[in-house]
Amino acid sequence: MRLSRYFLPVLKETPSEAQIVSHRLMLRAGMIKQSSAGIYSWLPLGYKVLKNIETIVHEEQIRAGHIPMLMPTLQPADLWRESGRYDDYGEEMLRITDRHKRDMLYGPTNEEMITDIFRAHVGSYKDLPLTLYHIQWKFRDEIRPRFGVMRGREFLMKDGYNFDIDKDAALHAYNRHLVSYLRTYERMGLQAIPMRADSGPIGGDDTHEFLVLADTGESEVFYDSEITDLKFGDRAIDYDSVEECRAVLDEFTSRYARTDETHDEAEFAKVPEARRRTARGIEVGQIFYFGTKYSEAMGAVVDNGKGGKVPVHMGSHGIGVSRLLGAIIEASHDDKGIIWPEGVTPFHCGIVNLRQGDTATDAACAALYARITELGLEPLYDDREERAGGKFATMDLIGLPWRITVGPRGLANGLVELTSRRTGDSEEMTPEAAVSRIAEIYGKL
RNA sequence: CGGGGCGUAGCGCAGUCUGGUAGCGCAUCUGUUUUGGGAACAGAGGGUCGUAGGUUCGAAUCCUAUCGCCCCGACCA
Repeated sequence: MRLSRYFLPVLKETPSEAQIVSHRLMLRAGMIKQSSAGIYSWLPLGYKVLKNIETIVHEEQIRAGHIPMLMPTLQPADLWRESGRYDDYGEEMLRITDRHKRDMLYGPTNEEMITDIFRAHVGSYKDLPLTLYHIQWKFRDEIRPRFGVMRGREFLMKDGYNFDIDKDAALHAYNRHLVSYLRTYERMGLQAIPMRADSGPIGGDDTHEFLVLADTGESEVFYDSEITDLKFGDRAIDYDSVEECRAVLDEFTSRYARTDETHDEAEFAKVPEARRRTARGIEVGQIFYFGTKYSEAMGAVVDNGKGGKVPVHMGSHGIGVSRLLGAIIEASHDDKGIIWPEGVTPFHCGIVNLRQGDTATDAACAALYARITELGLEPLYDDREERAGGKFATMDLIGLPWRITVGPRGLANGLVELTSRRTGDSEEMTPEAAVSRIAEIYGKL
């Protein structure tokens, strides 16, 4: 993309409504624009990152054997009356009446709706196990939205639901989700620690929250420092293997790691003192096993193959897709702006033309642009009539992980400069070498 | 919902106390000179002062109502 043709309304000054760094940077980098409290438009740059995150979530869900679909944002109130949650959910649920005076609501989650779909079409144990998920906008009418997309009222969320014949099978689904979530967050350049959590209004017996450590996190967390050394990495895993999934779960949850809701001082005291950590975390996902809570209330039963009918065992699992943008920025920025991990960056690299209009410089930039595009990567080429300082400041602000700087001075020796946004290290090299390095970084060799 | 604050140009703000026909910086547009970390000069455009009533010869300014936004708290992915 040529910056001169793009829509990137960056702000030099910080809008006064933004308090925390991710919100400020998202506004300044022209990623979002507030529409009303806790509701945002996603401008092109923000939309691109949002889609990248969404894509990673989809890929990892599908890899784990989960099936994508899409349910509506508006739901009939009757479904929620059936489960008993219409009253339980309270003021957070946005209630709407249609022209026929039917009670509707803007879904804050989808347990009821998916259970309704399930019971309409699935009747036999032979159809199990089954895990369906979707990525859809949700609405929770927070009393006080804040922190930009980290706690908006409207938010994009992946929510998935597993249906299994018994508790053991459902717990395997639970474990499988935990593994897939570890992979998902790591691909985004995040370390998200699974912590024992509280089930809240979803209800249920077993639940873990995934937290990204950041000073601005809303939850206080307590953990054994050994846990931050764990990496899921590149390991191959058979998602159908109960043992393999279980082993990963054990590995990642055996050390002490809890939010303040479930924190237990006596247990925490058993962790060697030097490894005890108290910090703050941003919740970016949660998994639940809740058994037959919804299936019993709503009659989601299957033939068990022995002449009887049993309610299915269920769990649900969420990833806060839009919230992740804020979490990633909180975890990855400096005083100049955002630093995108390669996995989610809106553009793979920037090309900065220091002398727009200079024949040789323009040609070198155009050639770089073409080569990188041919690799299947997307560069952002700053071809504006702008001074060097302004171009650098924009690139630093929007946080592209790599920048190729092209100017007459270096070009006289046949060289361009490749700069890492994260370390600030620069290296002079030929344009060909720069293209190779970019290709290598993104696994395109 | 309790407490506090703020709505004036795209963004950041002054002006409000003490009423007199709206201003500064950045951004935008034009021109000239510049050009490796947010350039300089000259000029230009842009605001029914959140909205609606009221007081007054006259309201951004005073009064009333209302809408919106932000912060602290309770609540929450």
